[in-house]
Amino acid sequence: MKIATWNVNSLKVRLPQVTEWLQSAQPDVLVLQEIKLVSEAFPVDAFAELGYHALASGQKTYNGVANIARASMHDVITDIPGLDDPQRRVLATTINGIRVVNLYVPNGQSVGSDKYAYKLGWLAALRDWLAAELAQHERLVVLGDFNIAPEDRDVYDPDKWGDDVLCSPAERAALGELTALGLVDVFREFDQPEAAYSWWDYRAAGFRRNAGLRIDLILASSALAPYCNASYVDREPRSWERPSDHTPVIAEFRV
DNA sequence: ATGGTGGTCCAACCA
Repeated sequence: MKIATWNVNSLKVRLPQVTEWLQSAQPDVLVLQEIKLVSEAFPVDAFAELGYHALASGQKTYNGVANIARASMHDVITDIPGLDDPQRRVLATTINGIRVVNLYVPNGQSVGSDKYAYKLGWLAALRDWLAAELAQHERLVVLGDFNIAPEDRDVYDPDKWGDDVLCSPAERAALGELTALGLVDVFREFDQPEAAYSWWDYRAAGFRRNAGLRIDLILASSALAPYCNASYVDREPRSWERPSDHTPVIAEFRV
């Protein structure tokens, strides 16, 4: 199973790029974030033409997630239990016996802001829910835009970023609580190029300078992680005309 | 030290 995550920053704008990438990369599963569409407006037909099933949990203007898969999907969850949240940031589906949890973690704006508090509360509720999901699904992958750079080596200039949002100790501790459940950041299970990132700010020519962060992650349960063959970033779509500010991250499992 | 860009949708918010 080849599985990928991509924050597309508007599927209306990026649909041609997503279909182009699907045809060249041929993943079995692709999960999208920031589709910025209501669920009813999701272009199911465009994916059906390419042989993919699609499910979306969207809203107007902001957020929104979708799962696209060769196989059919079932046991759909769109909300973290116990968290009353109108923002569409979660889509869990079971695909060929693998539990796939697609996340668009809140950005958090700045340390100490209301949005930062929302992010930390969201991550605490996520942790409890994932513990329950792991108890039910031995083979589970949780992937998406985490809006957290796990370590300084995931940041182009850690001294400049310091403890700012996306890198703050509390956010990294919240991510640590997820890995403490047995979830493995599979990207770090393999040799990687120096300065491998998944997001580059549109501003200040971030991509040209490789001034990026690795904030798009693929975590696999301890039962599934040993079956991971490879994990890597595909920088190419970030170099295309009118790109998303994120690029796809991929993991391949021999299951 | 500040502001830069881009998406949504046309003023202001979000990232």
